Amino acid sequence: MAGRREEKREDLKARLIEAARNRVALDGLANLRARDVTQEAGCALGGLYTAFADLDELVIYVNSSTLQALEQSLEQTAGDIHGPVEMMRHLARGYLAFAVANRNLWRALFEHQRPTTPDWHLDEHLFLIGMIAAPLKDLQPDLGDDARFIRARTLFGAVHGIISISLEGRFVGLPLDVLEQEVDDFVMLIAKGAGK
Amino acid sequence: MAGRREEKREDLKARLIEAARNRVALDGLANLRARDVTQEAGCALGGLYTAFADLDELVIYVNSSTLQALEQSLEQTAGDIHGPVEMMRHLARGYLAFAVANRNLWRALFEHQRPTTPDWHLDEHLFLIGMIAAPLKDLQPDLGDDARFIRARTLFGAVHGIISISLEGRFVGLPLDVLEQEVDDFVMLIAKGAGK
DNA sequence: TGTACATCAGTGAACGCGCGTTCACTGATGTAC
DNA sequence: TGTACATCAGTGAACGCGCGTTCACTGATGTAC
Repeated sequence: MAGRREEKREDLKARLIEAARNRVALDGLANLRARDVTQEAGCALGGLYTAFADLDELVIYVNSSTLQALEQSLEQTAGDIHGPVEMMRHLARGYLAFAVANRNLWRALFEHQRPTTPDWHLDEHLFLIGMIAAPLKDLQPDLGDDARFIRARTLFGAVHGIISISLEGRFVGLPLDVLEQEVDDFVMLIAKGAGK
Repeated sequence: MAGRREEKREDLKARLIEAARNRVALDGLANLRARDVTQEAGCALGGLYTAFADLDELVIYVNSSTLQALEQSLEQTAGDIHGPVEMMRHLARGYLAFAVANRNLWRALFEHQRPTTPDWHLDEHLFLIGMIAAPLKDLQPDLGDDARFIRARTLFGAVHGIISISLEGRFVGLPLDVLEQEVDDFVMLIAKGAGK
């Protein structure tokens, strides 16, 4: 039974990530405390620093798991979507639904900006852009690969901006169904315009 | 000479706001320290608390001045713009230019979210929406007032999102001229689509 | 205008505390024979 | 399989410090006569 140590180590890491994820989901990233996390994970305060370099590194793993959950959520329901315009709508709706259902975790993705984000985590963001670039290929076949990815990023920024300005409570908050309608109209406008 | 005291008080307030604005512009809101502000304003540490309730209140005044600067900047150059589509482009370009030129102050507008923001400051945000709603009236005359303001807010969110995702360095950063082009294309797409 | 007293804005040393991180210790896991 | 020793993950009390806020004091401004 080689690796009893490693086994425990991985278990501790997993428990810490899970506990941190829980804390962030409930209280928000700004209220995340090392003491709360370790208590919820069932280890001593110092244990956190045997598993991770510091609290920031732990948060990166939380955000990583959030991105994976988002990706899974978007892909899971994409099966019976036909056509690029419908796919665009699906992605925008799915993104909004995910943000609403996991508000604090979603906020943490954008709230946590350290100079030391490792490349592997930066790369994890790219799947979103890729998912948008795919239907864009049908809508604007004349666009080169680079330009299409830039455009996909622009579109993501636009939808994200619409959603976040509402969910962050800037200006007057919109009721959710109005927000959904706005996002929907917006995507249709884009898709129609882009497809022309 | 009634009000020598009040005069000095207003002077101190102004110096504190100016100093805080300076510090935020140079170092960012997250690095704003009461000690730095009072030193730069030329008063004692405690002086801050005779002029403002706390540091948060001071930041609200900094953000207020930033919004005013943005408003002035957008209106100043709006004189010789003709037509709603051109006005939309003008606003989007102006917003991008302002964000680039005053990055830390612009970030502070969105970074500083306290539960205690007073109404007068929340209202200050509305001018932006109003400036967008005006040309929208020409592009979509069938829209009611409420719907038009909601739409204006959606458009602001979209443009803001495109800009912030680049300036915050999420994903790979775009060169400024590419970003400008993306914003421009985007607004034209919207304006064309909306006008139809 | 001048003098005596009252007020209160401004001072800055001290407070307080939240919280991330460390480190001397210990007990479980691994290794040698 | 069992014993003796070595290692190192995990412990948690203690550290340290950054920094917002307070408060007893003082000197400038205001008021009364």
